[in-house]
Amino acid sequence: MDAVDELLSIRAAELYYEENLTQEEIGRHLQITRWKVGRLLTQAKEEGFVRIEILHSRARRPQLERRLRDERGLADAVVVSRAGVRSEDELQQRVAQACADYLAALRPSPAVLGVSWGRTLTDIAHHLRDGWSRGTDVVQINGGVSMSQRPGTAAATAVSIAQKGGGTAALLPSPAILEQRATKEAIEADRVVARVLDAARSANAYLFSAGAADHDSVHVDSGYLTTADIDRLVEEGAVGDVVGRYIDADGRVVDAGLDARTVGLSLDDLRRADIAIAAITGTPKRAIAAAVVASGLCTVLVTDESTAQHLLDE
Amino acid sequence: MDAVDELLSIRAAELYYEENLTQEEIGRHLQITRWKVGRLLTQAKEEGFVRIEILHSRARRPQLERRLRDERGLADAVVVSRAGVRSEDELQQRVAQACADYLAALRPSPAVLGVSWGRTLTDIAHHLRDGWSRGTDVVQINGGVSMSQRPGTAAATAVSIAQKGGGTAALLPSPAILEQRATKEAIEADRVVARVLDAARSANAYLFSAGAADHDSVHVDSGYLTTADIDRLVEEGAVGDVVGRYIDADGRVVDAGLDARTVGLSLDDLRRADIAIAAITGTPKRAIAAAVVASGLCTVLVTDESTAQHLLDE
DNA sequence: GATGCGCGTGCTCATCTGAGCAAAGTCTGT
DNA sequence: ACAGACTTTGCTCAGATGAGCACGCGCATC
Repeated sequence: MDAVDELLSIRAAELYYEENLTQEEIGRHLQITRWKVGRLLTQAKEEGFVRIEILHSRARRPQLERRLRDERGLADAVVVSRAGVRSEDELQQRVAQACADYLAALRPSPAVLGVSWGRTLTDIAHHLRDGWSRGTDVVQINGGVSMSQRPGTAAATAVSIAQKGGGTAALLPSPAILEQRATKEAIEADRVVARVLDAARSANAYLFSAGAADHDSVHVDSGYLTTADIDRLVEEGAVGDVVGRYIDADGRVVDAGLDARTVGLSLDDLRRADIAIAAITGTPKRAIAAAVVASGLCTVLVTDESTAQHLLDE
Repeated sequence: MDAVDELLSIRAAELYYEENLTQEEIGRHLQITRWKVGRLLTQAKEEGFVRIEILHSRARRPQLERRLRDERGLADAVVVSRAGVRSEDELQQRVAQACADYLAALRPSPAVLGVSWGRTLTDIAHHLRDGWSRGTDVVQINGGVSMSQRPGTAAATAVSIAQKGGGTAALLPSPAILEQRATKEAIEADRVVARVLDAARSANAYLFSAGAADHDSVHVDSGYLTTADIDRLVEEGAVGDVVGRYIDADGRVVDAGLDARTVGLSLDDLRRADIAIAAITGTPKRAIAAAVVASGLCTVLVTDESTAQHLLDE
């Protein structure tokens, strides 16, 4: 496109999109035929001079969603738009809202839903509307008698999702990670725990997030791991955790010993699921998001457009 | 619009603008008729959910231009878009470019063009292309034997505009402001100076910028005024200067004594002009821009969209 | 319970728009 | 200078779209 046409295409785009003239009117205005106007508008779009954004907290990016499905083998993807987002927190809320919307729109609604816990899950529970399902029982899928500053959030999350969905909540009364493998095996052998785990394994769908392998991890906050533990895991290739299990970029468990002390569903349990919804957003979680998607840990990914773009660039 | 329609309108807008589906395809997708889709899209636009921006250094805002013409009585207005602008300097360059474009597109090209000098004028001269006119003589309209760090820029600006326009430049060999009124009158009586001023008064068009009344003023830089002078002028209501003459918000000369020591066309000379093009941009110049427009000092304003918006908000 | 009003819906029709095509124009190398 | 390749232009035509209209439903009022 030469310089004259470039300028003309800008003028045409202004008159078309801002002044709402028809192509014929623009042609009269710029002394060109309406066909030329049409071509100039096409060029302006192709050259990227025209940017169209949907400004709304529920706006999504269907293009990226389709590419994630097609190029990354996901059954479904939800990518929320960044347009107009002012803070990282606002983006997290958008992702949580989108995930809640997705869950509420699932048909059929899962009779049993397995959930993890954490900041993201709490947000999702918060954004679910009352009556989002007519009877969905919720089961925790990983240990979470929390030792963090805000005790009970893990339980509150599961209970809230269940209550709003007209179902019951089955909590996993166990720490996330135990100090001895034997203790972990003993706990899993406990009748109550074993029953919850069985229920978790038979859930119709799973909903979980993932954590980055850094010092801000909820496992450090909760006292299950030290920052030194994290450093060691990172050294061994860990990029983050899913349901408390640290994996590398290929989705493999990094530390088998640690994994054996972690209570809850195994990663392969998740991989066998028909519906496994992962909600992951934020720059620090890019690596773990990539690992989750690449290793088939989820069938559905809910994320933001930056993260999605990053996954597709790899 | 209820909540359901709001969400639907967002989905429809995504499919329409991002996925390029027809309204009928969208209807099939969302289980609604194509007429409903059309209405949802109209609503999405009305509610401001759809933002269309033209991203180009030469993009303008015809809406604001029209409003400036209609509501502020300008003969013409050029408002450059801020979309995609990263720095204040980039915006100034855009305005200068737009002003150069406007000048080059003037028909008939002015046989004699009166110009002021300063940062903005230098930029405009730089952006003019060789051969922008077939024979436009340039005359300086205010004093400008510069005492600033970069001597000769005032002259260089006029000469450059003339050379590129295939004409000659007539420089005003005088300081901008003199210390004694008598000296100013003596200089204006000088045969050379008087001839240039006569030529300036008979110019077919004028091109000038304006300065804010603050310590960064080019008059302070050049040594014609002290910061104390500026403070006093501001106290007396000055909002900025045009061709060296400080005016208040109503366009009245603030200090008659100072004005009488200032060499060049009077403000009323400018107000009588058929074509007076003012290029004014930047937050500090909002007040002077408003004064220039309100008091009829220019017939054509070239500015940026923030400044234009501000003028219209008053 | 009947009546009237307002709103949303689906339709007709005129207009707008993009794809495809042939003719005209432009550039290049010999 | 000219043939051939390529690009640009104006057109036909079918599909997409928006304005206007009539219908029917829900709601308030009498």
